[in-house]
Amino acid sequence: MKTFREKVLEITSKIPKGKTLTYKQVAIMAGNSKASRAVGAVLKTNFDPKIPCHRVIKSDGKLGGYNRGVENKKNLLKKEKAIS
DNA sequence: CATTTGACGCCAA
DNA sequence: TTTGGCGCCAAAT
Repeated sequence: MKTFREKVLEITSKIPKGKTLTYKQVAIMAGNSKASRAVGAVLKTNFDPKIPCHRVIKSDGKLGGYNRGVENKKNLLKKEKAIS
């Protein structure tokens, strides 16, 4: 049984290019639909560039935040997903 | 070890 | 529809 944060990191790293998941979806895949906050906490503490945390957004369709700069995250999503 | 904070989400008013 | 409050988990202090 991996820890919650390891699952979140793996799930996030499994996100295909041009695709995005919400914190809630990641939380559900991690096993806790209510751990949406924990997902953000894990991604926030994780600085591994192999983890495309920028592909994890809020359920509202908003970006949320990004440890390397929300501007970068927004730019990446606009390039990959062409949002907004 | 206990408490607070935070990249959130859902429900009620 | 918008605002306020509650709940959950992990990391930081």
